[in-house]
Amino acid sequence: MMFTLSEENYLKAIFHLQTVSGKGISTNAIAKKLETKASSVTDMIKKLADKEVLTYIKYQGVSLTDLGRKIALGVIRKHRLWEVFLVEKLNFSWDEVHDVAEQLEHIKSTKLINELDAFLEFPKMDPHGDPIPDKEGKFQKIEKKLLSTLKENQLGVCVGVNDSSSEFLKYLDRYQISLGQKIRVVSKESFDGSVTILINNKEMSISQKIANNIYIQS
Amino acid sequence: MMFTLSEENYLKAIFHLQTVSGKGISTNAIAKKLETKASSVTDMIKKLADKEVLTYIKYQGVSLTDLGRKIALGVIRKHRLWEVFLVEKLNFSWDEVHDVAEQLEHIKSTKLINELDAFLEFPKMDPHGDPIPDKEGKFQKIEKKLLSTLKENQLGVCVGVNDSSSEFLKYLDRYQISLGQKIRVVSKESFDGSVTILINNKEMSISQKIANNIYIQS
DNA sequence: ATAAATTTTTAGTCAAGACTAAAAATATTT
DNA sequence: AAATATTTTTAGTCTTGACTAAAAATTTAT
Repeated sequence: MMFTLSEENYLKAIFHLQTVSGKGISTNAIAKKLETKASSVTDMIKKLADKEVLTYIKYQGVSLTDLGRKIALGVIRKHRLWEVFLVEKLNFSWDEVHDVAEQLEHIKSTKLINELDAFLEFPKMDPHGDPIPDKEGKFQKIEKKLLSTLKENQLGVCVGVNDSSSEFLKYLDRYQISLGQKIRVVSKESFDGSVTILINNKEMSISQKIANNIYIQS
Repeated sequence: MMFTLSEENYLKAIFHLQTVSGKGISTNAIAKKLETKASSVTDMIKKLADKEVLTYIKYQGVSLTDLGRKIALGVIRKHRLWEVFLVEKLNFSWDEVHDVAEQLEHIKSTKLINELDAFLEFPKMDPHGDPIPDKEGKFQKIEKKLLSTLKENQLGVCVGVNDSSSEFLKYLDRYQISLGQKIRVVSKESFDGSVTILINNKEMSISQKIANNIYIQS
């Protein structure tokens, strides 16, 4: 069974939504994620249900089948492997890879992706700290929590980001926040949720929104 | 100006047809090359003429503009660089690269292709001996002729193929014909155009069709 | 120079994937 | 339990790129 670029993008979006909120995924949530309209989503959902990659009950959102999950994981695997390739071999920075990987993830060739995996020496993480599924779709879930959940005076290491937009990643670059960076929470402001952190012996304040998009391992 | 996958394929096809037969390219020729129907070609031609990548006069075939040629060369550059990548880095053989490169050639990112070029150390030829255009679309034309044009007892080196189909390339592999291979013409059969050649001290006979798809430098 | 054959174009359809506007179903208030 | 608000679906339209069948133009043959 063959899937179009659009179908793959829907499956990927639904997979991501599903890992956040365990329940059935609403038409509106998918529309928002894919920046399209709810009516378009309804159309596509019907097609995907026919192809048995998701289950769909009118007015009740959708949920991926095992096949659907497998296909989504295949696309995610490709996306993340290409990101590693771009950063490690082609001098891309972590804020430049997303758009190109969005294109490359749809190239169809099992040999290509498995050889690429081997060429990169089977990386386990992409440049944003997200795990790369193996051929069978298995990947290791690492222990991580949002920087915003750390208490005052706790120390942690940045192991991932929750937003891979170029804008956010450039912000992190400016403040020397990268994967592996040690971060200590100095104080938290209950008024606006902002956090004062210590990085490389320098103190700085970051907004709650920023703190909500940085993953930490303590 | 942005071009769709289909538009790029039309431009590439027309470019290739144009390099063979200098004249205006007929609707039918394009249809044949792209395995589509003449009526579909007429439709697309109109769109491409509107975009000023080719000139078109009803009932008289088409011809690329400078812009059209530039875009075609860009796609060809990408196709051939990806082929080199697949063979040199990912263990593809020369008969496996075409279909994947047909997909990869449409990925849009100037940085990607120029970094890939650098990563591969600016190759001048793809795995089939075809020249790779540089950033500006320039490429070296190498002196080559068809094996079928060699006279009896002449010696040459295989420098390219005229058909990149997996089927043909596998045939060449079976008979140990690869780029750089020395080939001597022992005799030619005027009845069917077949050619007896000497490769690695072994004599063999190849059909005229085969001899018409191997490029030689003497 | 006509007739016949071929090529090219036009006209009308179709499928995929998106959209708008409106209707239907479900959820939330009061 | 209605009334209101929100979400979801339906119905109908649009664009892209392809198709078939038929008409028009051009070539080739007699």
